[in-house]
Amino acid sequence: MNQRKLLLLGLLRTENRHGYEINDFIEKNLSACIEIKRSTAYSTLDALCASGHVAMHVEQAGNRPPRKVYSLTAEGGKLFDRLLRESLTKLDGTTASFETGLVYIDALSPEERVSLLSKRARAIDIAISALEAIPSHGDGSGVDISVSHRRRMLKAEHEWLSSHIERWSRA
Amino acid sequence: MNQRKLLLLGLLRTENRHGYEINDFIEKNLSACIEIKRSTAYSTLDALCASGHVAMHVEQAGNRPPRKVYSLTAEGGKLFDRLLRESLTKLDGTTASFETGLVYIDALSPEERVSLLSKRARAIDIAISALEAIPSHGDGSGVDISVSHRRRMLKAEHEWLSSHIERWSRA
DNA sequence: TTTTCCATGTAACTCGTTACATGATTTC
DNA sequence: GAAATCATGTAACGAGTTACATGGAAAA
Repeated sequence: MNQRKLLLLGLLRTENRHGYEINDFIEKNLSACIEIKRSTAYSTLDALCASGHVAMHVEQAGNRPPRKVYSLTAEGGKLFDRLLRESLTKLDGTTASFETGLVYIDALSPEERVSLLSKRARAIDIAISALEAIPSHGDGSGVDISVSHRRRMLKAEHEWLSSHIERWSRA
Repeated sequence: MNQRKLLLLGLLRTENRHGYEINDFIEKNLSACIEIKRSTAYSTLDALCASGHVAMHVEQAGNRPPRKVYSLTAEGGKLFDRLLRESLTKLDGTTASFETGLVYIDALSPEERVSLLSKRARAIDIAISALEAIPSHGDGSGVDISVSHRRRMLKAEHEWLSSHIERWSRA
């Protein structure tokens, strides 16, 4: 829920940045593990500003478009700390769509199950390749750690799929 | 997104049911693997009715409150088929909050990392126990399959956590 | 007789996305 | 001169939750 706030506060922890720059940074450096839409970032920054978690001032370099530069306030730092700890400890209770689908998998013939799950397995292969293609962000960087978690989850799902594909192939 | 619709359509596949009954059934039989709020179910049923995917008629038994009984239409059956295949093949591109948190884990001391991830690991233990406690829904039932997937995912995350807890314990 | 069960909803709100809108400037 | 980049937003919508509201009937 507040994961976009966490993301933005985290980026402002080390440097002050303007909105465009933030979106740019996310796109270029974090898009492998995180997603946020440009307009969501802009309006979340507005919200954080309104709630006093970030401060904003306008800067203008030469005759370029004016930039809204955001910086973390003390309150924002506290919020970051809280959201970080929360995100690391809290299991999000959301059910994956896939698991809802599995509940009804008996509506399909074994052949179609195999076909659909194989398709999913291929999609996972692609996602894993994409993760492996991104360059390391340096020794023990959070991005690398996050990516390693994602990869592990994808691999686990792939294994689960393989075992069930095999099972229904023999049916 | 449409996973609640899938859920509801799926329940109406085999029998006609009224709203309360549906909520009751989910709570008693599916709450281990799926969640939907009562009011969400009611309004989603309304929406499905408005879009012609389910039909509704009112029944009254004795002097009990009137029930709105829903049944799947041909259109609804098609939608179910489509959503089912979609849910089984599509990877949802959503980032877990946890992974957003991991990006910033370097903001914490190794000790605190260990402490927070251990807390998460314990929460996962509890979730796994809860899954293991629920009775089987019968040979190869979708619910059991869904639960097995969830369990596998939880175990994978637990392993990942253990390896990182160990790593930071030595730091 | 009080609590639980049956049975339904609505209104307000949050979070986020999509699509749209603007306008200057630098690069090709 | 056209296209990409810089830089910002708004409005409408979708999905879902929370909290609130109702009212009779059965069970304790």
